[in-house]
Amino acid sequence: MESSYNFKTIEPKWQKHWEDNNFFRVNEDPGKPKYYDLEMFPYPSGNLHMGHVRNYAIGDVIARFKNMNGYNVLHPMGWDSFGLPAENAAIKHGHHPAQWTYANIENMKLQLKTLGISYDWDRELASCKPDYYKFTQWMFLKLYENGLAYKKSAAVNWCPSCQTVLANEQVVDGSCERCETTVTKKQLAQWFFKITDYAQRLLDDLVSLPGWPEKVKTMQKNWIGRSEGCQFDLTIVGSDEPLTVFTTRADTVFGVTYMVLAPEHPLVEKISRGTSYEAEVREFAQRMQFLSDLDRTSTDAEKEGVFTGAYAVNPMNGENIPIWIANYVLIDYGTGAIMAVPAHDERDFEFARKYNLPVKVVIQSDDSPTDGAQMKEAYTGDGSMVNSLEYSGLSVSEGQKQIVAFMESAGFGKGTINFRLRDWLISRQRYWGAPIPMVYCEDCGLIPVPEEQLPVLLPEDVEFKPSGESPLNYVESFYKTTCPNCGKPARRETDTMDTFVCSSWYFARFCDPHNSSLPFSKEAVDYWMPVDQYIGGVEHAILHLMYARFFTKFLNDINMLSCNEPFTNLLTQGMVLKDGSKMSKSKGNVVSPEEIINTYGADTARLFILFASPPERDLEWSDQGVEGSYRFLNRVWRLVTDCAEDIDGVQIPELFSELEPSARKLRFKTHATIKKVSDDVRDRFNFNTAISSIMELSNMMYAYRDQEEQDLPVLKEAINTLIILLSPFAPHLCEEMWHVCGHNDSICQQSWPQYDEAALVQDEMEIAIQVSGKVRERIIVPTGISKEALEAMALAQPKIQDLINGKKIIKIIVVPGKLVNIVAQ
RNA sequence: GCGGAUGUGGCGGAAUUGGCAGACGCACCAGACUUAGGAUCUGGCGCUUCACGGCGUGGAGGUUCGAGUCCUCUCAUCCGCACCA
Repeated sequence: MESSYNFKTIEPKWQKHWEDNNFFRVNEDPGKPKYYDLEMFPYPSGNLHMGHVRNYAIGDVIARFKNMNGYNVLHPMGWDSFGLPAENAAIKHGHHPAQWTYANIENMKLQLKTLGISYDWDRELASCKPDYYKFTQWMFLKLYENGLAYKKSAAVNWCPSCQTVLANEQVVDGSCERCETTVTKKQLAQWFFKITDYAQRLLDDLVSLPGWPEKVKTMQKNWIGRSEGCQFDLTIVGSDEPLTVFTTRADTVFGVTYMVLAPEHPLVEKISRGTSYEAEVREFAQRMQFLSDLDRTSTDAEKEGVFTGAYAVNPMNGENIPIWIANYVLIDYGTGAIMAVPAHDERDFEFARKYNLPVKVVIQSDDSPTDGAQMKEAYTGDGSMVNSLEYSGLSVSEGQKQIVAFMESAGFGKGTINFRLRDWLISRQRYWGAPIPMVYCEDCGLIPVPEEQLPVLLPEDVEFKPSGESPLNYVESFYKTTCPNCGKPARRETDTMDTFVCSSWYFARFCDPHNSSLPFSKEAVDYWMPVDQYIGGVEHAILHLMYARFFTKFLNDINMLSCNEPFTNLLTQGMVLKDGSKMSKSKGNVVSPEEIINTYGADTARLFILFASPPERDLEWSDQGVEGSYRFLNRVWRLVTDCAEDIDGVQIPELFSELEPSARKLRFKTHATIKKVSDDVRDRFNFNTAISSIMELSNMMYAYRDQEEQDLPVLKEAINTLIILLSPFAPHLCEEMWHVCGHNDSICQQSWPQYDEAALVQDEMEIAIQVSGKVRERIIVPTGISKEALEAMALAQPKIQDLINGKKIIKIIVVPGKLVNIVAQ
């Protein structure tokens, strides 16, 4: 491989040069348009994987491109460094989470630097450092102050083997991700953020995000799950407590044949007490309580329930209806109770058939069944109301309106909107997270830690329990404190925050990362925010992206920043696959970035990953494809080094005079490539096609080099262009070539080239001639040729003559610049 | 079950507005250079046919002078959600 360029010396050389000269350090500059380019900050697991490389390579092309286009580009990097793996490592191997985490950061940072990404390392942050989590705690306090953080008892995921609660995302298929024990439910007092207060805004503002993938917006929309309906009260026979239900089908209220309460519903015990059903009801409710969410709510779990012995009265017609409890009604949606209309709801239908409950048809259309007893499935379509007293004959939507209006005027119901979105459970019984800044005082109750006392430091000298229980519960010096209010001894909250809290505001911190009195200054965030381009995996489509939007709206409400949405444009990159599936240790198909960089260099790794597939699509790793990218870079290297001497000192004129046809062709290609690469990178992020057009340019330059005589200014222009256009993708090699060609300044500081319209003017072009839609001939014509002349030329072609001879020409379509289609019969 | 995406040579992928399908790369084949090549360079490369030609973008229809692109139906794969009343 003697004709290969030496990436092993080139790459570190320029990385050092860029760093020494602070090329990527930025400050607010009102004189330039800003561009905030951000990749999702990684969890410091210890090693970079290909997914990271892809993520950062994409971000870096955008950063370098925008930079060369005159933008003031903020491109920072940091670490999402709190979280379970550090603690698991501590339990298993005895390393302290802090030590483990910082060592990982150190290692990953080194790996990242070998990729040559244009980060402003001055703004590096780590969410596990006190100077950062101080402000995560500050965020908590502000939310608390504004009534958006509260503590309540909730049934949470509990791993009986690890003796701890788990976040929803740590429950994989109903089991603990760590020990694979089936997760159960446990009632615990937990901290929540009231994200539901923002449900409507989170939904509404999705339409103001045209730069987001439709898929992500749809997922968020479904997750928020807004549904319009009404809530109304029913009386319970023999009780004075009302039973409140939520329904979206008020029009079917005359079809109610039974009621269902969630097993956890507070009325269950009261209404069944003293009846012959009491024991059975209690037994059922208890059994449901300990079932995991998965067992409780999956669609293939069979519906089951028991009768409570009590009856409710349908307020619309006075009918008595039996009250059941069943697994398919959830306590935390709506009111935890439903009116069941088996004729017009699939779930109710299934349940009614199982327990032989009556099915009463109240909606009918032309082809819908009329007899409840004969129905095979619920009819959920549109139609008009029947068996509904004076409402009979109304349409579904009109019926809903009138019935809700009646309920409101009669005072037992009202129109309501329900969201599927639940409040965000943020407390974790874990050590390696930001401590929740609250204190429990016997006299004063729950008291927030005053702002000036932040941060509440995580104690370092702790002992990790093999059970996984938080060591904070055993650190007296931590939990023993005094009440900030009255000064008496008090107990500190030992729960820490979900790591998603840390990542909900880091993008704002990057704007002002060294601020020690505030999370960030308003001036700094208002200059940089919102993030112009955010890049990351689609796995964060809901959680992180929704939480970050929530925080941004909250920070806007308390006047900390002026934008309403954090991320203007979102690019969700595809996965990196090997042999058709995601790289994983268990499958043994992992390709390590370190190895690739060692063998081929960072430029090759970057180029391959960008060339193999457009960014949003999954990418199939190919070792041979990597070879190909390496080969291409070497081809460019040889071309440039071979030409360097010839073009040394050659002047590129402002205006080119008449050129030889071959020189003219090359110049055309040079400028066509500028246009193509600029469009592909700026408008579409289609780096694969941008790179392929650069390859075409270099191929043509090779051909041009074979000629005996060359127009050196044209060649030099092509070489310069080639290097600059390639530089966002393969920055080290291009920097080297730039200097080999005699330049002393950095390639990063070059202006992006503009194409010359004049060079793109061609005097002739190829036109396809079709006969009845099939291409039969191609001709070269002058560019400005008239439609008529083009048509005549097409008809005059001997081959065309032969084909249309003896046929009737029905019509001729002439598309200037493209083709002529002669329709003949 | 619901929602979304994707389907193009041996492979990764191009075709941006309905206008020459297969750019670019990989693999493969042939040749050149060479002591040698798993380096480099040149050429070939959808299927089929000796050829003229015919066929071809998951499948079946349709609209159109013209469809990978638009419409209807259908199949397959992947992803997300999954009793939300």
